[in-house]
Amino acid sequence: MDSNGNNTKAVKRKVVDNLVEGCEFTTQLQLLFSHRHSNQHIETGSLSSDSDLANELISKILGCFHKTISVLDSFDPVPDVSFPVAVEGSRNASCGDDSATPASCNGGDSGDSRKRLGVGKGKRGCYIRKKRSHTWTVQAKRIDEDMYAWRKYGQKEILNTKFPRSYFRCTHKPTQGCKATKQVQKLEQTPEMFQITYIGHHTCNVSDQTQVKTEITMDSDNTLAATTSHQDHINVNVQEQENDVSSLIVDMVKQEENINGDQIKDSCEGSSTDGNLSLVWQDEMMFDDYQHHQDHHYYRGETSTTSHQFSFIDNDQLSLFDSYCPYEEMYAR
DNA sequence: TGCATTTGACCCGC
DNA sequence: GCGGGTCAAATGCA
Repeated sequence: MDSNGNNTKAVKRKVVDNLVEGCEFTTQLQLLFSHRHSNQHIETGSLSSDSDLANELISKILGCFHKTISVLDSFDPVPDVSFPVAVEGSRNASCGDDSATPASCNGGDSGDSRKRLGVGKGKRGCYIRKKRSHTWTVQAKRIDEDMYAWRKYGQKEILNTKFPRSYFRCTHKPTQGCKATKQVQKLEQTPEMFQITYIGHHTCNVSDQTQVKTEITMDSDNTLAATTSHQDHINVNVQEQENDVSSLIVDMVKQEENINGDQIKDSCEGSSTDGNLSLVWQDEMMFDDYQHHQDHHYYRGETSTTSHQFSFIDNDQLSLFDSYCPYEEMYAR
């Protein structure tokens, strides 16, 4: 590729990085704001119009971020070779869920692993583990602080830790291909606190999230149990959280590993070079978004537009924009 | 009966 | 080879 092309890519990458960073900061702001919002709701019994307006503005800002990122991605959706997984840009190229899976793993996972076809008993665990995409960690007294619906898919004893780690994925993975997962583990020093590691972004339409919410509790044996509850219960949760919300420590995101290659280093340097603890998105974002397009496209069954990028970009934009307006719905009722 | 959770098995990355 | 992450059959629950 010529130098102009490389420059363009580098510039685009930095733009996307900055947008993603801004997006995430706004999301964090929305999260924090929503907690105060809910507290206010409880204390006053009503919502101020200022709060509604501010929340709406946050949602609009997020929508702008996502739309811009999507448009940028649409011009060059094929990721760089530095990305660790298959880059065919087609779900057909992989059969894993979050990850590409070798051709030997047949079945073309459409989301719910239980529905996977052609994977025999001996094929359990047939997947290529994706290197961690953008992750961030929070510590909280409750693990259902976020508004998303999660489904537990595993639990594991971790070496040198007192409490097991629980694995959750988005409830909408089977239907919308949402790749978001989170890991929850009790802190040894402060067992009343949880360390929650979020991995990946939600690509599902969060309007559904307002209808269903996963309430997660700790069993007597220190294992995490999750039950699905509905809107009526959310207010109860909010009340329960009244004293806990302030405990939400947005640890501000320790991006861990995953600095693969110079390009990613470059983007990281571009997005957070100062000493402040801040978000450091990994460069897989662009690839993930591209996969998201594919996922949306695939799961929506819109086979007639397979070769038209803008078709699913439109879908994604719509989805992303909608997905970041959960709180008005949740609390304005 | 359908959906969510549990839990042992399996596989990958380090 | 080990530890961690995911799968998927078994099980539980509404």
